[in-house]
Amino acid sequence: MKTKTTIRNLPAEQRRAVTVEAVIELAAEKNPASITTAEIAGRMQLTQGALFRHFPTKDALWQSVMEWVTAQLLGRIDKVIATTESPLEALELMFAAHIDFVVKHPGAPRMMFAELQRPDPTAAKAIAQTMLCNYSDRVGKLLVKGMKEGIIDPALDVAAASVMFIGMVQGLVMQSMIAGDIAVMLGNAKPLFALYARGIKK
Amino acid sequence: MKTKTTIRNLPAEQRRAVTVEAVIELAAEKNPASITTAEIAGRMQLTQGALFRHFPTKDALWQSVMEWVTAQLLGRIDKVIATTESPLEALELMFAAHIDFVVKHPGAPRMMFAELQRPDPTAAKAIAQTMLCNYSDRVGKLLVKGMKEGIIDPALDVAAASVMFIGMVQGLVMQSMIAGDIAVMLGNAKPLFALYARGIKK
DNA sequence: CGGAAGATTGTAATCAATTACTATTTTCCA
DNA sequence: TGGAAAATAGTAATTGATTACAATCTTCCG
Repeated sequence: MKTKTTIRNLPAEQRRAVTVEAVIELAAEKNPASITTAEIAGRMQLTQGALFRHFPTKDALWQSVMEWVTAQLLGRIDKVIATTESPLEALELMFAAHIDFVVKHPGAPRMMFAELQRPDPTAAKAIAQTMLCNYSDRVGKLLVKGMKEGIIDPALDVAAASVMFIGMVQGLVMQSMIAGDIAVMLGNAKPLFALYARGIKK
Repeated sequence: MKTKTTIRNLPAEQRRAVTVEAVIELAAEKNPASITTAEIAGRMQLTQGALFRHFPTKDALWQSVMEWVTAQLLGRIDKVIATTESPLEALELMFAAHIDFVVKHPGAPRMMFAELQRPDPTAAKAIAQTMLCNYSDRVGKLLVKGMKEGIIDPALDVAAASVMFIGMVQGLVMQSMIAGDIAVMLGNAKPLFALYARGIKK
């Protein structure tokens, strides 16, 4: 298998993938809503006009970005869920996988948040909403499973616990934005989940 | 005392206040980073140019908005803290006050988040950072007080619990954005805090 | 050489900000 | 106390920069 050394004249599919990655990178540095097509092109050593050869509109590009985030995040957590027996352990590994993903791609949650903020019902926004619903669903299912197994408090409010789970990630993201350092998330993830576990355990 | 009925020719200070409110309103409907000066002016029945009579730059306006949010939010929670003996009860009332504020002004947390995302160290961003540090500090002090009183788990990770507290608000905001309905926060606030309390109590 | 990928150049719309000007209040003293 | 003068508030038009997007060349590679 030969690896491409040149970044010019990439096949279309590969170029699209590189473009999505460039957007995620940029989203880590600034407000996603303010990212311009010129900036994206500049980041990947391309002219602005060339971008529109691979994406008909900017929104189509953003749609691809949201699909990438969805595939990445849900892919990671589904792998964890599939290989873990204990629901509580699965939740912890799922949380760790989520944080790991966010640390590796800080732009991803920002894209998510920015997309949800849009007033008009775009395709990209719908993908973001669906993704979070699916995410919340998986958390809820694990909680219910834990309740049936007698590990988790049977009186637990599953909806609240799901919101809390997502809120933990958001809280860490916010903390890292205040600190201006993404890595702080890694240090705070473990005690944060311990606190969560303490709240939901039987 | 006579009340002004006209919205034209307001005194400068009053006009600035109205402008800040208009921005908060707009931020509830769309991504704060995408709010234009023309939109702000349009919302308050004013021409775009007139805005720059009261604010030298757009960033100066955003600075005023962040100061307003700071004064409102910290003002509310400080009042709660000052009039409540029990630290656990204070945390619950503080959480309720925060949610109440966010429900009344959904644009406020969005402005906060958008400002924190900016790459350049603007004055507005600094205000947002300081505000959140102060907020986190107040949560931390209440937690420590509760630990001393023997109400809260002495082994609690205060930093993690502070992140979780802010994360709860963020989680609710995110949930309301997915649902497209701000009011869902009110229904989920109580069970969410109950879950939090369960995690930090002795 | 033929087609896909990229460069170059261009456009209409929109952005924050400034201009020259008018309308409205407020001030203050004869 | 009335009314000219000064200060303040707002308008309409315009600025140069920037935006997403399009049309037309040019290069590369099998």
